[in-house]
Amino acid sequence: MPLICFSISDFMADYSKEEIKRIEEKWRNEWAKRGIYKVEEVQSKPKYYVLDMFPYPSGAGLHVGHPLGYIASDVIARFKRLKGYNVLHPMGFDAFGLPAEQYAIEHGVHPAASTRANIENFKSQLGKIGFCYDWSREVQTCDPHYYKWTQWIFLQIFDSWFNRKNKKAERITTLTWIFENEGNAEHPVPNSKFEIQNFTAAEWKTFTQKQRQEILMQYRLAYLAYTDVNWCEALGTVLANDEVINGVSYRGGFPVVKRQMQQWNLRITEYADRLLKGLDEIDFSDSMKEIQRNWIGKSVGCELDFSLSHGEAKIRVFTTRPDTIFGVDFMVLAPEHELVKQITTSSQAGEVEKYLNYVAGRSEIDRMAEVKKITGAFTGAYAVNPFNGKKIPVWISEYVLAGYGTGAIMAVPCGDERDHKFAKHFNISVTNIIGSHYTGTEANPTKEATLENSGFLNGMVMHKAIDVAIDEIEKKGIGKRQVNYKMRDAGWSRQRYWGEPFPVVYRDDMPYPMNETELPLTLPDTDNFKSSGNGEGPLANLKDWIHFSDNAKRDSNTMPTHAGAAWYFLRYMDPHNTKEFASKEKLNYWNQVDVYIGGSEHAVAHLLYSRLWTKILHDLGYLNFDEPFKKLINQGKITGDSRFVYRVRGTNTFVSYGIKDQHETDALRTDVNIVNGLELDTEAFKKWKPDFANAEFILEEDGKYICGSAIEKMSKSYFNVVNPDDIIDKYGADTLRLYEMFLGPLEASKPWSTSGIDGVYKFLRRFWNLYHDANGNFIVSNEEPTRDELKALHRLIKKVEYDVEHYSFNTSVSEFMICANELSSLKCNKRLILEPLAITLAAYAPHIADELWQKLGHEDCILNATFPALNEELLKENAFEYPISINGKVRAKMNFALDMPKADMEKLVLASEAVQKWSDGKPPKKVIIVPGKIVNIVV
RNA sequence: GCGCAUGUGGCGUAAUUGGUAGCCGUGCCAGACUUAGGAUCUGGUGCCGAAAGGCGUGGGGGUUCGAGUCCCUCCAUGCGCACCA
Repeated sequence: MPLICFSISDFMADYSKEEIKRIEEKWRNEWAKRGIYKVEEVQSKPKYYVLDMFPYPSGAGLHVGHPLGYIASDVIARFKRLKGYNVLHPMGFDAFGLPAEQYAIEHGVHPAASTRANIENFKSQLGKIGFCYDWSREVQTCDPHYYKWTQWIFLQIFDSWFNRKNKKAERITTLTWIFENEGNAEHPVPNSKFEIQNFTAAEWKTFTQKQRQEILMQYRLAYLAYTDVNWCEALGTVLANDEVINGVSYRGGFPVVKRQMQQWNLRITEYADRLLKGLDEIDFSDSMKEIQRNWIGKSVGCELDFSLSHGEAKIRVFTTRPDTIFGVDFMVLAPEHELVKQITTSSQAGEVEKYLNYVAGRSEIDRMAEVKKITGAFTGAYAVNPFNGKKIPVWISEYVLAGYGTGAIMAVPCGDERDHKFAKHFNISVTNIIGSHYTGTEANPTKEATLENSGFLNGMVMHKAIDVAIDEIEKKGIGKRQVNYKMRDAGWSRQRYWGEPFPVVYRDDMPYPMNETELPLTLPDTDNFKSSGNGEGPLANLKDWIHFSDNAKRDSNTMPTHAGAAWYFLRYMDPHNTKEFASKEKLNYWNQVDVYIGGSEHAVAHLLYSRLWTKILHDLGYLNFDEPFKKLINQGKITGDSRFVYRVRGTNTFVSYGIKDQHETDALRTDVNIVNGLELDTEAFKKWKPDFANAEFILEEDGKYICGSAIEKMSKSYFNVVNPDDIIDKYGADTLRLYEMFLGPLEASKPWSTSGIDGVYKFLRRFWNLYHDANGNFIVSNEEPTRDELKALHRLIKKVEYDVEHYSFNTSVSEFMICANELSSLKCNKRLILEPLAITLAAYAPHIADELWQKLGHEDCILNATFPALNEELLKENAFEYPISINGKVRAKMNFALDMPKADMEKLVLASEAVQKWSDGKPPKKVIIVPGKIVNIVV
């Protein structure tokens, strides 16, 4: 008996922790040294563009949830390269943004410095996972070399207008030409509230420079306007609609109020229809498309004017249901509607005043919270139904929104639930135009009813009457067909420091673009990041910078973080170009992103803005495609799996989960990293926090301390964050990569649990052992493989190809395991199997694959090999074991040649013992034989 | 409330065209080896039942020789929108 025992790994090149570390570091260095991830445009090769949503480099670093999508895209990129594609797979950083600025205010660290440090940290973490990014193409949105072009694109948008005739962006010069020659008759002002609505060519020529600029501003795709914005006092900034959730800020949850401010806006509403139509030709998930459609919120109907019984004023409403015109029992204006004061009768003035005060005193949050509450006031005025002359009372109510449609509605209580509730609440009588479809107690929004009490529409089915009604309305000249969108123009100014400055100068209060040669307008340095207090951002404090000349000033706002992200996928194609944002040649070559992987939280903002910028650049002739992302995959969130300990109240004693009910306890979260499965490492717990140094434990009968658990979001404050660095340290990057893919379908959300990772690690060791003997010697033979061995290999090849094309990575991992299990039990160590086998694994576990590839005698990296060709012949079977089912239940199995005639099979099956037994000797009613699948006998 | 997605063993999941439900992994059980070990190997493991057999993919119904898969309906969970006329 030896006195000292060695583990087997001490003697040989086992796939041990030390060996893994050695192999993985070696190959990461080797890849960098050889520069194998650098790609160039090669016209003769087919391209493939695999993109990750670039991260915001937060101070917290990566947790195991972040790499999920990156690993999937890395597998795709490597696989496509092995298949002969020229693959663009870049990475960069969305480096402007609010958190760095908040951090600067709180800790006095310049955003540039903290951002730089965070990026370093991210890159080091990403580097350990073995991604095949071409880092020479890295972009950082806060880099002046990058944001020069963000500013440049902004100026192109500023210099554009949307021609509704051909539904395309065009240069402002085409618009001025039109104005000079024909006035604006053919191209009405998009903003119907602007004081000048119509002008002739002659009038245009009489306008002053400033007037002309003001008019052009109404058309520009990037324009300045006083708009109702979401002002967040606590953050000292304006927020976009998508940054406001239920009346509070998305970040921080601070109250948000409406406020008028002069802001840059993008006229995204002009593109609403194209953004909607574009969804039909791109491959996004249904829910993603649905979210975008919802956000755009297209509704088709008509605008229609109602005269009042007294006075000249007309109330214009928008309705999608003009077919219900004879069911209008009252009208409702938004409280903010401009006609309210004008039409209110003196007898109702008090009541209306009271209601307006009530509305004014309500915050956005109140309104959101009490959606169901019915409130309103009668103005005393009556409108007249243009078709039957009926007098209809005009009310005001919060439930009509000033910002949508015309801010006024015709209320049809028998067909609209809200109108019905309002009518009942205020005792307004309800006209029934849909007969038995209306019960009197509840509105019925059907479009299928046959109309009654409806004049010229009587007897028509409602959905058919819609067009007839609009035609009649247009014929009478009281309204027209109209499309409305929920989506508003995008606010593009932020009262913030850490963003792109607007590349414009103001003269006489009008903005003028800077010359291209003056770009970038760099962000001035400062150490004061607090807002200047008057609704302007920190840049307003820098008086010399703002008032850089006597008669010109700069904009104190910066662009939102969406700006840099709206086009970064284009810059990757030509990241060092100093003359253009990217050369036409390269843009044409790399073209659309073939696969884009990222989180679903960017559904509306980022994805809509990048689609918009792509469409504008396309219209202006810079791109030959107008959708940026051909396919989008949203990886699921990885949630945390928290662990709880139970402290007996008022003591420092902790009781195990199974017996905690015998005590009065408080549940405390503990660090998941000191818990193995559910068992707490009590010594580590004592060291974890000083408070627990003297903790005592009441253990289970088996002497273990068992924790409680809960699935919740992965967050530092829950102590449930798992850092990929720790997993790599313990198991290696290949195991991490495989395990994250093995967890389940990419798009599904799933909790992170480390149990199960051993299975993946064991697989890799078994895989390694196919190439090595029990002593760790490399023992690949040159023998001819058997048919079974070839079959195992080719089944894997087929599966991996299918799975990557279908983004089903978990199933590939399981197939790798099946194949390795099979080859192990066949004791296969043959080069003709193991060489292609290494290539199939290379996309998933690149380090081990390259090591084995080298041991197989190759000088070049495995990524430059060719993915093995599938030989379907090897997978063909000549016989099949048929399940024999009787009345749908499998009762026996019988082996038949696949080419056996059905009649012969039927004879043999019917004669079989099992069939005799189960059919009770009765003759079969029907025999179904599906070759290669099943035999079913009906008795 | 409306829209979209999802529901399969103790757990993560698989089933590509409607054709043997539960592959792969984990966990658990038993065994081997052993320095009693968070190692390795072997076997078992959907549920009920001693077995024969029966039941089984959120519930109910339908189409079909045959349904996890298609249709209807209900329920649960997640996400999105939320007075949008």
